[in-house]
Amino acid sequence: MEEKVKARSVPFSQTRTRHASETAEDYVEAVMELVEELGECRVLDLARYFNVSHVTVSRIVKRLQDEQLLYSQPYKPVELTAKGAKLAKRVKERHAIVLAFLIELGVDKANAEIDSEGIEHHVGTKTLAAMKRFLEQ
Amino acid sequence: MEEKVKARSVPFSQTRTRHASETAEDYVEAVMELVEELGECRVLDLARYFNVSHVTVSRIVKRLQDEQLLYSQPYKPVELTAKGAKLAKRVKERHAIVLAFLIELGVDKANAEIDSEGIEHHVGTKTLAAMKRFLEQ
DNA sequence: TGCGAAATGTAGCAATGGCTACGGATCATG
DNA sequence: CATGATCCGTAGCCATTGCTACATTTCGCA
Repeated sequence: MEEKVKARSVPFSQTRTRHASETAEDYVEAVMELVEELGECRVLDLARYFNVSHVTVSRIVKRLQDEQLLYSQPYKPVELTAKGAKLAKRVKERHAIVLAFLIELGVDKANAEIDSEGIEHHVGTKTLAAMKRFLEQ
Repeated sequence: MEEKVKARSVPFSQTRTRHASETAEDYVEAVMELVEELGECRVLDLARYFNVSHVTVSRIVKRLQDEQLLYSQPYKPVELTAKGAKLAKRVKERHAIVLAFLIELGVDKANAEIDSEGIEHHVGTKTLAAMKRFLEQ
């Protein structure tokens, strides 16, 4: 036998790396939403939003600041950089489409909201396009 | 104001915990597939499958053994426990439905395979039922 | 103005999932 | 049956995401 086990199609892009990207997407999306809702976004707002401690938020904000997605100064609100805002916009649009898609598919709103949070990160360009087509028809 | 920030609907079931469960699902599913394909499932088969080192696999197998999903002895193949097999069967069925659903939706096979790997973990009972209905009609 | 409450930051721990390096076990094959 | 290749385990490192406990900064209100 040549190859005993076929590696997955194009698989598992290093779980840890992938999770870090999902966190980034969740955070920029949350910051954009919270700014819209509250006028500004504090560390504690994010902590309540994600149901985690402010310590966890603060560390992640620091990391995303290194990645130039967020900007903040000590004891100041968290803001999106241009790069962060661009990502957030894309993520929010994708999220909205996935949510609308699930509802159109017949999932009740509550469950559609829960599942769309998890699903959105894994919806590629092609799948997103297919969902859009479904919504338009 | 009473509550400044509404926590998410039923949100974010602690990211770390959630990720650990996804890993468990991925591993029991992989073990079942590899046993079907190869007759047995070795640590290195899993390592190739997930594109990670055997060390990572070995540690995760140990954890899943503690959770009574897998069983193995040193230098022996990895096997599913009854509990693990039950979970694997559920996961495989769900995966198959999600994959078929995406293809039916018009996503090409390659992309459907990639996205279904990520999406499957976030498809709840209601969403799964909706996908089944879509496939049947 | 100044004090206490609320918001943030920092220190340090645990669990999970990556890795390399190294050593021990198993197994084919000469 | 011995030995080299392959498989697997262990040690020990790092990053990410949780936490509690404690320190510090801000800010509103008396």
